[in-house]
Amino acid sequence: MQKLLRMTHQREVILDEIKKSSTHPTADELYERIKKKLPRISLATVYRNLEIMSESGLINKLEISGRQKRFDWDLDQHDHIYCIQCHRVDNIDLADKKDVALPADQNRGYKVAGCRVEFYGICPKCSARSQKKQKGESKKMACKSKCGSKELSEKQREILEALAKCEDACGSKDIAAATSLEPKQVSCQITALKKKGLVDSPVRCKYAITGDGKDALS
Amino acid sequence: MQKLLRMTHQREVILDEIKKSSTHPTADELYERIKKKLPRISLATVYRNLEIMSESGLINKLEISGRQKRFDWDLDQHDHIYCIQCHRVDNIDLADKKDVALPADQNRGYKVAGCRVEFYGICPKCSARSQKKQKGESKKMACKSKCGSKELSEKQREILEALAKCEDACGSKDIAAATSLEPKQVSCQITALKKKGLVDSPVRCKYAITGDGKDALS
DNA sequence: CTTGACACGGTAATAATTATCAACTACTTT
DNA sequence: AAAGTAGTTGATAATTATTACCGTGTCAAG
Ligand SMILES: [Mn+2]
Ligand SMILES: [Mn+2]
Ligand SMILES: [Zn+2]
Ligand SMILES: [Zn+2]
Repeated sequence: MQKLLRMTHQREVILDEIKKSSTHPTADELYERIKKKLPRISLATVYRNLEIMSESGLINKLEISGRQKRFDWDLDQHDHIYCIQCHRVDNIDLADKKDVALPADQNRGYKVAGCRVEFYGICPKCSARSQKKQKGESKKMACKSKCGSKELSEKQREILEALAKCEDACGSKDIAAATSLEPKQVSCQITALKKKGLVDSPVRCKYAITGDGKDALS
Repeated sequence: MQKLLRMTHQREVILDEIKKSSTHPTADELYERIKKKLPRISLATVYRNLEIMSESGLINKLEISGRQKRFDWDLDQHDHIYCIQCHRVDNIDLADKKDVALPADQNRGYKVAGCRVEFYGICPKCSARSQKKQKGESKKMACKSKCGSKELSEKQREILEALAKCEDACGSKDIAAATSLEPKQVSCQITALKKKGLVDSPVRCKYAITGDGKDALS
């Protein structure tokens, strides 16, 4: 019953890779790096062993609010700050952490096992980046990876190509005629394209392709 | 461009349902409750509107460490404690929260946007429950819903049925003979069944079906 | 009455993780 | 040494939570 765990070659390499990283890597980041040393390793093995090693106290598993788990070789008690834009995670040493301890009369009957303090904000690199690119205001960037990207559906590409051929702004009816799509479908897709910044509306109800839109076609 | 949001019937019902709940519900919990009033509503609509309403400040979105998002009608600043067993979330009022503020020289260049304090432990109900059921020690219960359940694969069921017919404990070779499975496969599956508590090993290398195992077959 | 912005329901797709399983490896016990 | 067995692996399927897509519907303004 004593569940002894073997230190296999895979585990050694995984542990090694964590120990040499300062960035609190995710499972798939580790997998990408480890593949260079063990090309035949499976992603499942990486996940499996990260779980086992964190359970047995060899490494630390970080569960940052609502996103990918990250792993930390540093077993000493410390807290973290993460970037809400690029999701990078850095260490924070909180001197007066003990003040955060929960008064016994406040615990609502819970047996308190621990406390996590998490700061969030914008990391230096992302601050620098957003200085340059001030224009794309992007009210809603809460979506994942590809969502905000310039990937086009079939219909969107068709519409965009039609717009690219126009001299100047034209209405959705013109586009519908040029593309053999229904007017309703066109307006639906135009909305999506505007959100992506690939078309804009210089005059009400008239649309034109933007620079970004032309780039997206190539 | 002013992005006015309509108060549709769906939104009213969703908002209403959040306001009357004290448990920080998840999107799908809300969906289940709302379906009783609006049977035709789509889960996507619930997700969509929870996102929109939290963005526009009507409700609060909680991102508790590495799991489902929860929603809170209480817009005042407060923190939370969650149960690591049943994932329930309760409010915590932290008087000296200001002490947690990050000293400017510690921020590693981040523009700090906020701080979350999260307690975790075992809620009163789960404590009470684990008093009664002391035996199932379950070292590894980190897996989700069905994982620890009694669901059987084809082969596992076959093995279990063979074991049920035996008077007393028998070795994996006997089982292999009785089931037309390879001995190796048998030992592989026995391990899984032991983990689920459906078989046990009264003597080394001999296996027998447990009470739970018999239940699982019916 | 059109038009277009916003919204909806249904469903497909995605991302991260976990489960399943046959094959393999390395200890233990005979 | 042979056999038996616990632990491990790689490949792949499955699951969970969430988001994207799309055709259609609604409503308010011109
Ligand atoms: Mn750290
Ligand atoms: Mn709350
Ligand atoms: Zn960043
Ligand atoms: Zn609980």
